[in-house]
Amino acid sequence: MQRAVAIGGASRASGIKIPTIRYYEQIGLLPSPSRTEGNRRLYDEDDLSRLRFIRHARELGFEVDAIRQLLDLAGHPSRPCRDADEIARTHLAEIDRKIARLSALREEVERMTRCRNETVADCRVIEVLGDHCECIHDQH
Amino acid sequence: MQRAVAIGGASRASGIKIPTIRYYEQIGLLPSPSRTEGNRRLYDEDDLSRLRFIRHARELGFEVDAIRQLLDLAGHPSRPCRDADEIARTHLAEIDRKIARLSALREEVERMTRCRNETVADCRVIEVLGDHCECIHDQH
DNA sequence: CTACCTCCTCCAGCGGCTAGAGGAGCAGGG
DNA sequence: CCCTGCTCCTCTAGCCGCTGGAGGAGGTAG
Repeated sequence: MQRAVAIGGASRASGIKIPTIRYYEQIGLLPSPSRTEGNRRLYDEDDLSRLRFIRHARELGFEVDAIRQLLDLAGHPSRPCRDADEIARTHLAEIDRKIARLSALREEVERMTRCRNETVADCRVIEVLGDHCECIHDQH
Repeated sequence: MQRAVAIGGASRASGIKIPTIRYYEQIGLLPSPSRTEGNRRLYDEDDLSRLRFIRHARELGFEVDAIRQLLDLAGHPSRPCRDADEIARTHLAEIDRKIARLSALREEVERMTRCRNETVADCRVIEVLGDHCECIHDQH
C-alpha cells in the first residue's frame, strides 16, 4: 500500500494551492478523496498525478472543460477509442495550433534577446503572433 | 491613408468579442482609439494587429500582464534591448516549457487517435503531462 | 496540558471576461 | 424627410476560475 498525504502535502507535490484543490473537488474535476477519522482529505499517488496533470494543462491554456474531457479519456480504459476519437482529434488540432504559434513567438522573442546593444526597432513580435495563417478557427 | 473600422469590424477582424475589446481598453491593454464625431471608436490596422496579438497570446495561456510587457517591448523602438532583455528571457523560458509540454501531450493524444478499434487501456496522457521533469519552477 | 500547526467549512473578493438594459447615432428604403 | 433597423454608446451585473480570510476543530510535540 502506498502512502497517502493530506491536502498540504498534495499542494506541495502538485504546485496547486490548497483552496484551489478544494475548488477542483467542488466542481467535480477531482474525485472526492478518502478522509481520515478526523475528516481530513487523503490523497494517493493517482490523485497527485491527476493534480499535476491539471496544473500543467491549465498552464498550457486548456480550459477546465477540456481537461475534464482529457481526464475522462484517460480514465476509462474500457471505453472504445472510437468514442473518444473525435474529442482527441479536436484537442490534437488545438495543440498543433498552439505549438505552431508558440514556435513562431519563440523565434521572435529569441531574436530580440540576441540584439544585445541594439534597439528593438525591427521587432516583429506583434506581427508574428498577430498573423493567423495557421488558424483553423471559423470565426476570423 | 488606411481605412479604419468601428468596433464591430475590429471584433470580426480579430475574433475578440466587442465587450472584451472595450474591456481591454478599460484596463489599458489597448490604447484608447480615435473616435468619430458621433463618439464611435475607430480602429486602424495597428490596433487590429495589436488585437490579434492579444487574442493569440491569451489563447496560448499568457496572462494580461505578460502580454502588456511583450507589447511594451515591441512598441518602444527607441528602448535599448538591454532593458528588455530580462523580460524577453523570462518569457523565452516560459515559451520553451510550454512547447516542451505541448509536444509531449501532442504525442500522447495522437497515439490515442491511432488506436481506432482498441481501448484506451494504456493511455498515458496523465503521466505525460503529470511528469514535470522539464519544469523550471521552484515551487515543486 | 498547552502551544502550535494543519486542517475543516463557509463566504467574500479578484482577474478576465460576457451579457443585458436603456438609449443615441447613422444608413437605406419608401 | 422620416422611419426602420442595425450598430454603437455607457453602465451595471454576472460568470468562471481561482484566492484568501474568518472562525473553529483535529493532531502532535514539548
